[in-house]
Amino acid sequence: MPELSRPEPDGREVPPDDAAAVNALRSAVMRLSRRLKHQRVDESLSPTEMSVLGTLFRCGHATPGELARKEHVQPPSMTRIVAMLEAKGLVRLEPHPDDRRQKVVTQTEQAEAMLEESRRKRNAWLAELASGLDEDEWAKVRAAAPVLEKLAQL
Amino acid sequence: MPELSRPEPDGREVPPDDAAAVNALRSAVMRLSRRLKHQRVDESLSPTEMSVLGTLFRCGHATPGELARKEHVQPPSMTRIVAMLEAKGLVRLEPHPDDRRQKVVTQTEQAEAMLEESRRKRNAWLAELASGLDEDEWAKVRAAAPVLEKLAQL
DNA sequence: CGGCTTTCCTTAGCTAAGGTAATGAGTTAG
DNA sequence: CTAACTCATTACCTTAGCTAAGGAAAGCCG
Repeated sequence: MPELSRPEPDGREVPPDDAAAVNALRSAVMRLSRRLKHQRVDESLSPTEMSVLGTLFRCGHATPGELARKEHVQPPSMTRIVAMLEAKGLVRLEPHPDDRRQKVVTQTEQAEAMLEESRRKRNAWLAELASGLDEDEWAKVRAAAPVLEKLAQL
Repeated sequence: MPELSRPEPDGREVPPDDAAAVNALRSAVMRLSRRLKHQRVDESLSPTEMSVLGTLFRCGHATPGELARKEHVQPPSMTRIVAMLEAKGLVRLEPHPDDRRQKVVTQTEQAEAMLEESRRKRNAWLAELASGLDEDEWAKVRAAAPVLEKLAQL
């Protein structure tokens, strides 16, 4: 814990400020995730499936194993998720060019359209939720969002 | 994200920057929640049970219905959660003074001790995770944590 | 080349943590 | 005083993850 514990080279406790932040963060993440579950754009698409599509959108393509690692899910779970997405026509599975054990997952045009639609609905939801925040609070969230994303995949 | 830059019905404008923030936030929350699930401090306590204890810590006491609303969980689920916590001696159930349908849930001293212990362990875990963040990034997370908590209960 | 070991995806079976529908007791309104 | 509503609960079901075990391809080493 190099950076975080920088002020405590002697193994001192984490500052109380950070402890409060951890508590708040953990609690907020758990509750928000529960609400996001219900706020699914397509009733037939789970949050993790959405997240996979998002990852695919950023990376272009990936193997099931890579996706499992990125989503912090075990390979068998990713197999099922990818199978679901394929059945719904949101994703295409092709053989890996170099390694016949692996497969390559790519999103379809349909998936892209769906992502766009989803983005719209999410923003509507968020806008309503965020109406309870003042400009300053929202600025803090905006600043932290990319960092949280980084944190999630560390 | 064309929809985003258009003025909202009430005249407020959502900058395109927010679209990226929403995406990052949603994705990060889902992934973090998954990891938090596995990183439970006490093996015998689910994340939601932890969250309920946290709420109880802040509010002092509450009825099962109130807790269900705060945690965004259905009443039957909260019944089960509270029963678990009671079985583990972390919570006490008493009859409501005015309304004999309701019950009042309060945390025991044992719960308080456990929260303290849990806080310590969580900090260790977080510190390790946060070793990938620089001081500036961590400051952003710390600033946003309370806001996220507010957001989660709006 | 021929045989281990490892890696990747998959199948099968399990569990945990939530949800819905229906019940029963207590309260409030008409 | 009955009718309607609310709170907690019970019973049952669904979902989304897991582990364990497998089969096929690739890599290694004699």
